[in-house]
Amino acid sequence: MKNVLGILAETSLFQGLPEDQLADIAAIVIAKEYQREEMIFSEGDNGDGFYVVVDGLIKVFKVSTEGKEQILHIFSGGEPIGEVPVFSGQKFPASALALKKSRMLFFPRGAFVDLIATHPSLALNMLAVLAMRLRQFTVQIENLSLKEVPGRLAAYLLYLSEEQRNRKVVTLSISKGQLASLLGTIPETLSRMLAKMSAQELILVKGRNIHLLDLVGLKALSDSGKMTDN
Amino acid sequence: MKNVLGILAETSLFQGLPEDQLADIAAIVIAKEYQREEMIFSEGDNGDGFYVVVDGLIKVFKVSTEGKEQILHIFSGGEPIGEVPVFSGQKFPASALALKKSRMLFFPRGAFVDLIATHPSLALNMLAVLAMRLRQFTVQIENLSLKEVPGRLAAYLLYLSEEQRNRKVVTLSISKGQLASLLGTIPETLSRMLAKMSAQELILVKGRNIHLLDLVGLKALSDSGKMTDN
DNA sequence: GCATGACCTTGACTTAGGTCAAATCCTCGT
DNA sequence: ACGAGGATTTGACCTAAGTCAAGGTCATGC
Repeated sequence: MKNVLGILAETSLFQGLPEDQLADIAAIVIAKEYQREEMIFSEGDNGDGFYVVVDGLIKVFKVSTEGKEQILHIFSGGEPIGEVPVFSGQKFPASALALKKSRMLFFPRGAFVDLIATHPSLALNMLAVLAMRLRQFTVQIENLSLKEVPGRLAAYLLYLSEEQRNRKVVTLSISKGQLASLLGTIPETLSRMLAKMSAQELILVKGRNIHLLDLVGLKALSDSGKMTDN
Repeated sequence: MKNVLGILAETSLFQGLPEDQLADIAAIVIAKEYQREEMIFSEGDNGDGFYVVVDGLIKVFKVSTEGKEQILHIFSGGEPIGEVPVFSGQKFPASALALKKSRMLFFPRGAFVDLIATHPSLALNMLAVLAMRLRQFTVQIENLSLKEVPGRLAAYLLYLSEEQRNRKVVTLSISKGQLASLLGTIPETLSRMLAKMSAQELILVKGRNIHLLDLVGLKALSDSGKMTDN
């Protein structure tokens, strides 16, 4: 494992903090490693701290009694996970599992709360993280409730395109089955919608690479939430 | 308007703060009043502060381009609204409107951030508020994605029952049309589901009063998310 | 190089819930 | 008490998307 200080400095949660505060933070950190398909925590578990992803890929999700899964978020390097129980209640509201072999830094609750109480800018950074997540959740609720599957898919592809430096070919970091679960649908439906959007020449699917052929059309679909027949 | 200090002391956001800190906070507050159906802010507006509801009823919601509405939350006395732009970005992720004549306290962003930076326990209280809201949103995402309408309705009725001191008769504080929008459906469908659940003798609907006849059955429906036919 | 299993796609069918339209009910202001 | 207009309910119908069941495809390990 490389220098913990260097990793912290690259994490948005710790942006702008002076060197000595980073050292204080590094002092409480515990490095952990998870294998592919390994559970990190389960909904309902007691949370005695939170994690920051160093590298790898983590999914945070809920499962219904019938076994259907809804992914809340896919996390990769630099993102904090599992902060909610640190500040409210104590149980995790969802489960987390490593989709790839992943390295994480663990921050024990008590020590971290002490740090926040003595480092106001760390408190403000953490408030910014939680506020950003609330913003993302409002978007996800909007997508689930107000958009149909093709609209959600278009929105996700456009999001990927931005994330991957505005390219016209995006690469899925997760399987199509997992993407279905992230979009609140099932693999069969996702497959059909990819086919339908291909037929309309909005996209061209080549395995996990998807060419965005008509950015304007995708934007319209994402905004309206509904597919205009054709 | 009665004593601002007294109101602050009863707000969970300010729980446990010493008298002198409350006085510091009261010093930056601006009282505002909104009429029934008056907009408080709109999605996309710049947020230069947040609000605490003194009394009244506020809905926070999103609207699709086709005009369908999804309510994210109904707020009443003591709850803070519109904190997200204070800590991340600056635009409101949703809109807010008064359902009744409502009194609010407004906290300007700059002054409040200064307070947080100098009052660590206020920072921790605000972190607890945001964490609790994240928890609520994960539940709402779960409900929308993994439960059918009767399951969401059962979950909401049980929530109301707890909130209203575990009584077997709950009273809706909002119209059925608004409840439909909160549950991610439309009035026609809600009406049919209320009828179906009445036929199964789970509930008895008397206007805005709903008798919970079978708490065990409602719990099963809420947990499984699906109606067992009958 | 090929077999095994996971992943993905496709087809036929079903269903939850949305749409549209019409009736009925309720609430308020006069 | 009365009437207007919004809220709620009901019916007939439609459609997005889920279920179930086969196939097909691809990558990995032997």
